[in-house]
Amino acid sequence: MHYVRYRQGDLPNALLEAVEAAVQVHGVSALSLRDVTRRAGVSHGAPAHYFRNKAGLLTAFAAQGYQSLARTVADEIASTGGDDGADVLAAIGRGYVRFAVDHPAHFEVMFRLDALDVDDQAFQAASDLAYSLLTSTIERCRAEGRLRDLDPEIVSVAAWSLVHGLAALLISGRLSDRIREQDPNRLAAAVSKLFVESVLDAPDPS
Amino acid sequence: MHYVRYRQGDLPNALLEAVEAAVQVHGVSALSLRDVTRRAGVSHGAPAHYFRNKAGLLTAFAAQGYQSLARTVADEIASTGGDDGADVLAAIGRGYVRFAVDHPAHFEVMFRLDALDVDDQAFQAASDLAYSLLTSTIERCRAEGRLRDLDPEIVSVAAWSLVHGLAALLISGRLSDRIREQDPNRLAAAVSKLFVESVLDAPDPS
DNA sequence: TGTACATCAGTGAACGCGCGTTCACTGATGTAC
DNA sequence: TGTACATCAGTGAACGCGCGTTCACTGATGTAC
Repeated sequence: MHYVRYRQGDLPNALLEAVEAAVQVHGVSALSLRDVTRRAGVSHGAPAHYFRNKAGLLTAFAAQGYQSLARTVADEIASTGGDDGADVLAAIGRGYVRFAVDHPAHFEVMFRLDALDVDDQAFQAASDLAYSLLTSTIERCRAEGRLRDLDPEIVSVAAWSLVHGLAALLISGRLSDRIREQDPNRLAAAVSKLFVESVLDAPDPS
Repeated sequence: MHYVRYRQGDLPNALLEAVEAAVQVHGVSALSLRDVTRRAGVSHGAPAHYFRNKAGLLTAFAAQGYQSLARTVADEIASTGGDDGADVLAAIGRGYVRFAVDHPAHFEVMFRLDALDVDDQAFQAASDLAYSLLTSTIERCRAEGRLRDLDPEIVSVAAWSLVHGLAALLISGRLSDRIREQDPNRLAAAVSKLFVESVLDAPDPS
């Protein structure tokens, strides 16, 4: 057999890219290790060197997704310039949705827990890191007394639910046509703003 | 071979129940037609009589889920007694989450679009019916002038995103331990209330 | 009531297939001296 | 510079398996007369 695509270098990354392509074409349900290796242009035994098995490959893909999510959110926060808790919270929402829309394959696999090695350390570390951004920001808002008289735990769950649900619905294509015509990032910004404004008080002018 | 469980009667329903059991044990990713028939106690060729193939069986299962969702939401609305738009909206949120928590297997399959016959008429009808409850209620709130100066489309998407995200996160078990200890229905009620109160004005006293 | 026939639900054998995993191997690259 | 050896990445054949689908069939149930 004559392998074309992969010549040398970073096979792990080539395989992860092939996973993304395969998921985008056939969906996660139909993903097979052999299809991935065909796309990467290597023999189907090759992944075993780096990822123990199929679950290992998918878990690495999901962990990569969490790292990318954290980066996207951090970028979005950085681009707000300011340091206001409400702005940061809204930026997190926008970043979360932007990531999901830009990397739907990653986003889907990240939540297919029944196909992953959920005990994998790198996976857990990556997902914990990504979520700590959200919870620590809400905690900060609470500490600054901006949280009205709301239970911060409820606010935190609601915030995560909101952006996670929006991301999942956008990806699944189940929203109405009129919604789907809009720029998803604008939609995410509007929804995030709506949430933040209804949950936070204006900053203490001290 | 000696089949124990299914003796006579409603095989389609027996198969759908077996799908639920199989998903709860092994997850959707590992679902096989043969496992389902083993659980139902029939030969593995039997499903073909009623559901053309594996996708057909899963699609019927998902459609059943949408019908059940609509019923749960309707029950929750009925139990509020009143007819206030805000109460109805909050009831929809609670019903959505209650359904997902009570029927996690259905909820998961309902959104595995890559494993379903999305063109199936019964499936589309069932899902359209379920969602029309939400959109029509928000439209009603808008018509009654309760929607502040918000874009009703945004509110609608945000409402759906919120409850969908909460349901998905509850099922996935990725929420913090402290959250998971709580009664999910109380959590859903709190989150729904938070949303409705921040989005709707008090009713016009006319 | 009895007989003949049609319909239908479900069986189970057979099929071909692609899968994930294992493993002895090859050949290239790096290291020691 | 040259030789011997170790390490490593990736190959490809082989394995056994469970899968989804098809289909001729059986035997029970219902219907017509």
